[in-house]
Amino acid sequence: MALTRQDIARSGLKLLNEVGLNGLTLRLIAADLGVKAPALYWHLKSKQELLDEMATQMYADSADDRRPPAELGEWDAVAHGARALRRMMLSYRDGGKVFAGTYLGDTGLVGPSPLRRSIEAGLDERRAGQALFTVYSYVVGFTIEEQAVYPVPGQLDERYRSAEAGDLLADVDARFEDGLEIVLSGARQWLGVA
Amino acid sequence: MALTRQDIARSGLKLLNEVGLNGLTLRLIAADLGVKAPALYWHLKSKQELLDEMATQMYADSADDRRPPAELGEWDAVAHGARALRRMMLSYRDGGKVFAGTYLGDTGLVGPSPLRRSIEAGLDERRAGQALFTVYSYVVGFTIEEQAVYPVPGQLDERYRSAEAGDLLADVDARFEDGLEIVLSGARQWLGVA
DNA sequence: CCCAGCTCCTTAACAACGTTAAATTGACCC
DNA sequence: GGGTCAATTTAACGTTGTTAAGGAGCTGGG
Repeated sequence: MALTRQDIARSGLKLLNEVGLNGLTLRLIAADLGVKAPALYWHLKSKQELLDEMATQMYADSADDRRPPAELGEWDAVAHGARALRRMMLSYRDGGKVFAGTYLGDTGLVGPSPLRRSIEAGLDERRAGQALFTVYSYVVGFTIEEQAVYPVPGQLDERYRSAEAGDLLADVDARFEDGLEIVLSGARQWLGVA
Repeated sequence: MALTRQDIARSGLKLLNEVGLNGLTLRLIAADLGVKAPALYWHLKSKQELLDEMATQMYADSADDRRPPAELGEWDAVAHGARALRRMMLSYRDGGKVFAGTYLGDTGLVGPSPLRRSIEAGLDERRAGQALFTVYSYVVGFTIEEQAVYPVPGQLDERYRSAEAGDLLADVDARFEDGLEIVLSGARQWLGVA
């Protein structure tokens, strides 16, 4: 069977966890797929296009995890999407750097806006989109920073080993949750909803 | 005169605007400094160390711009620091990607915490730090996303040329300000200050 | 005075990388 | 059974980060 762009992207994502973004080469991916490097150029026109494809793929693969349970309220659904987005990036080494800068539309936090019902009930759609993009920006920024310090999940980068840092960086999850709460409460207030 | 790490970093930052992160090579920097590439290895032990040095340098260079005018209130000072941080990254091509992931301490938004006085007056310092880090994360995330769409200031990446995108991306400054207001109001509320 | 030692840089070279051009395979169709 | 087209290989190119070895130029001690 012939190769597809998805096959290539998925192999790239798999290898990302083993060798990191700097170690990820076209030859390595090709070898993993049982093919020589130039073959990839039949499907992609540059390495940048591969990285874009990888970002798209990881986003698509996380769709299930991002979909909010039906019983959740709208704002809980936004929080759910934010957590899932972070989980997605954290599940790949350098996942933040690969994903960041792949613009997916400003309501891209989840597919259809989780604020859909409030929008139908009169909430300004443009404003809602900007609020969601703010949440999105926070999650991306936080996670990139997090991954700079914890390149591989559960393993602290040597350069940040200090008494002070060890203290400040304790319990990243709780820190993420605090920030998320801050952004969400600001967003609700800014949109004038309860 | 002998080269210093700062000279190298500054040359790197200058060339960043001309050739972008992908085009930035050690040989190019060396040539700009009137030296051969291996000479850089006397001062730096890898290209990664150069990138770290560049991030540190750009942060140091923006210190003046980041320092809030004395007459500003504390929260205005935080907003001032956030805007200055975005300006700093925007002033270099791929500035966000270069800077992101260079952890500078979680109160690194400005040197001494702009909330210092409230902290002395009893505000929980750890909580204040987390609120500031949330602002910081938002700014970094927003700006990286912004630079993916506008690689060079005032010039829209071709891939995002569409009626829809053109509409949504109009007036990035205003969008940044909206997000900033959201995060700041959330932070004030979360800290329980007026 | 000169030589030892240090700092800073050059020359030369290496393996690996992204990428291109051209030749090659294999499958399907007339 | 030859022709067409998709998918891949072989071969090669220039460039990259990086290392090893050596050389110039200063400094201070005997």
